Amino acid sequence: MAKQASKQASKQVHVPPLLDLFRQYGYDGVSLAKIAQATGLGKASLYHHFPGGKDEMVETVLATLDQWLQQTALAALEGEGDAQTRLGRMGDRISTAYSQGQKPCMLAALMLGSAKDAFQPQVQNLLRRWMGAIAAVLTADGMDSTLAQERSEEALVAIQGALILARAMADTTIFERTLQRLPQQLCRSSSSA
Amino acid sequence: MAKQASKQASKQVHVPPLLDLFRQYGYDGVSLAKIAQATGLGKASLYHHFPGGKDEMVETVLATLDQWLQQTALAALEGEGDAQTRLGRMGDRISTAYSQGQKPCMLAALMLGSAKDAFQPQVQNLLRRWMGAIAAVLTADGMDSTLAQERSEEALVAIQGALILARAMADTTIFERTLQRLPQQLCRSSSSA
DNA sequence: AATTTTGTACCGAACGATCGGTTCAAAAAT
DNA sequence: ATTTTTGAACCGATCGTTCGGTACAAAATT
Repeated sequence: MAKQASKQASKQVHVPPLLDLFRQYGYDGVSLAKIAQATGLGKASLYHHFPGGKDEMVETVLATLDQWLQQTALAALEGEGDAQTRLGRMGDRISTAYSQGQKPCMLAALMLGSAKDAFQPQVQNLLRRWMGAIAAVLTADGMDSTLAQERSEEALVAIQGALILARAMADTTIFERTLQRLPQQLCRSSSSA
Repeated sequence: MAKQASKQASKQVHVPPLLDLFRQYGYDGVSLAKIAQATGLGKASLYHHFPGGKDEMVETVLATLDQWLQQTALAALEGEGDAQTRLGRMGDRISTAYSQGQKPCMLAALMLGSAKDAFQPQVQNLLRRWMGAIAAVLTADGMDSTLAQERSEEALVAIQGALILARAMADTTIFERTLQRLPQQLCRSSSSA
């Protein structure tokens, strides 16, 4: 009884170092030797916890990321306040999760290299739910549904782009500025062409 | 005389397949075997053209990208028309270079994995000049210098983010929408908080 | 004009190292 | 005593790289 539970728990224990590796090095850049060193486990122990090898490790991290999205990022969208304040709360959670822009997004990292096809469905699902939740906040604020969807795309574009640029320029203020700008940007009134 | 010239030329011949590989697979994801297959050369022949190995190949591609930025993207900013039309022209060049968002940006790909530290200076220099040119167009249009710099950051954030999201969602319209929105977004009048 | 030299392009084979993955018996924990 | 966990050796494959050598055309020499 407690065995399976401990096995599941022990998997969760090793998720943070795995997340750190995959988001910074991508799928192809992470070797089992690096994983063993980062987790402090031998390779055999890794295959005890993750019989599916590297792929199962990524899947586990993706599942944890899915939980984080639901319980942390999207949870910030529910509560009192108008759309801008809700989106601002989400921005705070995001800034924390990405260490003020110092750490890359694992979803983006996974879409490069040989892992792309394998994990694209999970990544798509995660991003889609994220965008859906943002669009829901905007429509609840009275925005047109189609426009809200487009704005939610804008939101993730800004977040992902800010992560890329902040890392490349080694300037976290780019990320912070983008997040701070985001609520106003999303809630602005549309100016027709 | 013509020997050195031909050697330089032969390097340029192999740049397109190299660019395609590095931008889609990243540094760690590209093996010499893949490069040999893509270029049609043997692995040993690759070391004849690029004695410095994989690193020199990346450096060569980066130099070509630098030329593209200068002669294609930034060249579109010079010419007649106001800031919005100039930025629109640049957007067209960008869309073509990235195959309407189907192909990733090599600069972003290089900032992941073990290659990050090695090529970050070149990437930073390239992005900085790009942002500087955009900011110059905006200031020439009468925008405040500080605001123009911030807007140029917005521009590259949007481009990079759109590339990431379009690839992850397998939806090139995200990229096209972002590019189309960009000129107005950059030239908008600032609304104070 | 014929021959030799030079330099470039190219490749097969192999190097040591590391890759992801497996096996298994000892050790640790229950 | 039984189960869980692990270290270490090992697998075939692939990694980036290098070496020895061939083919060929232009340049230099005779």
